[in-house]
Formats: sequence, C-alpha cells, structure tokens
Amino acid sequence: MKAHNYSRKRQAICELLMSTREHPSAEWIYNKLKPEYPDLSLGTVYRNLKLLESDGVIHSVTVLDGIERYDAVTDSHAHFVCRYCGKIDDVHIPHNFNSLHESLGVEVKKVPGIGEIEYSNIIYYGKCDECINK
Amino acid sequence: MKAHNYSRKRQAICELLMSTREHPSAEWIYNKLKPEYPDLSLGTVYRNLKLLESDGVIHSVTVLDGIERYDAVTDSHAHFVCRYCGKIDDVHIPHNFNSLHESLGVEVKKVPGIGEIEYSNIIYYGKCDECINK
DNA sequence: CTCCGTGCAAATACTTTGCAAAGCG
DNA sequence: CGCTTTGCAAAGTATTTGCACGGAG
Repeated sequence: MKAHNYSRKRQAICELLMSTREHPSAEWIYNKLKPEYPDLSLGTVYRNLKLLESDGVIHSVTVLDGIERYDAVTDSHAHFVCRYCGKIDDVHIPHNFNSLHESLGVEVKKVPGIGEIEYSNIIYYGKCDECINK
Repeated sequence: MKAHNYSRKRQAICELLMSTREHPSAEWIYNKLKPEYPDLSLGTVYRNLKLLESDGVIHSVTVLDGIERYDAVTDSHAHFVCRYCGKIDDVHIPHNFNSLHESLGVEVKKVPGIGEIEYSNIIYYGKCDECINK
C-alpha cells in the first residue's frame, strides 16, 4: 500500500491491455478503468497509450472506423476483424505462414528494391461466427 | 466534349488512383486534381472516395498518422510502409504466401472458431531503401 | 524543492454532412 | 422535370496539447 501514485494508472492501463483479448480503444480502457480510478481522464489514457506504444510495450493493431485499437500481446501478429460487429480476434498463424515470417517481428528482413522489413501486420477481414449465426 | 459533368470528377479521382502507385490520401488527390478542376472541393474528394470504396473499386490500404490511404490496384494485397518517410510501396507476394492466400480476395475462407475471411490485408513496416541511404 | 504524472479544457486535424445550386438524361 | 453531383462552410469526432496542480522522494 505504499507505492501510491507513481505510474499507478499507467500500470493499470498496461495490465488491462495484457489481460484482455478485446484489442481495446482508448475509450474502452477509460470506461473500464473509470470505476476503479474515478479521477481518471481520457487524456491520460491517450498519453499513456502513446507512451506505452513508443516503449514497445503495446502495439497499434489497426484503426477501425477511425478509432485506434491496441494490443499488448506480442507473439502473434495476425488478427481477424469482423466487418459486421467490429470485433477483433487473434488468429493462430498457420505453419507455412511461419516459414515466411519466422524471422520477422524483431529481426530485419530485406526486400529487394523496397527496403528492410522491421515488422509486419496481417489482418483478415470477414464475418465472425457470431455474426454468421445472426 | 459533350459529357460534361456527369461523374467527371469521380472519374478523374478513380483514374488518378489507378494510374499511381502512391497510395494517395484525400488531400493528395485534391492537390493533384485541383489544377485541372479548379472548382474541386475537398469534400467531393472524400465523398467520392467513400463511394468508390463501397463500390469495391478502391480499397483503404491503411490509416497512416491519422490519414487514410487508398489503392485501386486489386491483384496484390501486400504493402510496404516506410516508417521514416511514410512512403507506401506495393510488395510482390512470395510463393508460399500465395499458397495460403490463393483463394482469398474475393473468395471466402473459413477459420475454425473465428469466422469467414472475406479478404486480407498484409502490411510490412520498415525502412525503405531511400531512407536507408540517408 | 524538483520532477513526473495528471485533470481539465482548449486546440488540432481529418473527415463527414446539410443545403442550395447546377448538371445530366 | 427527377435524380445525381458538387461547393461551401459548418459540424463532428478522435486525438493531442498547454497549463497548473498534486504526490513522491
């Protein structure tokens, strides 16, 4: 109960991102944390998201309908976005995919005539099972 | 010289997108077309981009620094984004990639427990050759 | 005392929209 | 004429930022 305010909220934002598979937006995080931190402000969430992102702790998955969505999971780079309900799921990357991307993520891969790849982002768009079943 | 205004500007926007590899933003298109269509307004560009997108004629490649970037090329779904200068290049998709995605694009692919993939978007981030050479 | 983190509100920046005018068939 | 397209400017919305305050060491 001693470490009072030092990065308490930043910690909470980070942990929330790590503990969910929702790929949250700033506002989602804000609403989720507001009950426990009544004096939390949206600006702080935005500030900390940018900070955590530049520290490499979290990543921006995509911008969906103008809203940035984040992710703290680092092992999988593939996502499935439901075009109908907006849900974002993690997608297990197939094996032949791995053979191509095995060195990506942290390592650098050269593409002739283009440049050096530092990381990649693979997104599938479609209709999730829930939306298929009405 | 007869068909004067019917979708003349929409046509121009579409053709411009087809003829470039720049993956333009709304403003880029606006500036490019403004000399030839002095009465063009930015709102019209935005409107037509949305319209062309919903018609499936063009696609949104990504949102880079809060700015939406479009593409009218349909055969390749992979892009390279330079994190340093913001340039977006088309990337030739490797063979083993094709084996996985050969049916994607228009067709539908099911992912167990997730949903049906309608299309995919693959983006590589890194440093382009120009930026590597200072 | 000094620094970092924050609330609050104003400011940005891109995009969307309402409306009236103009075009096309 | 009826429907579409557009310019213009106002509105909208997500995000960023300036400033002063508060807590920690």
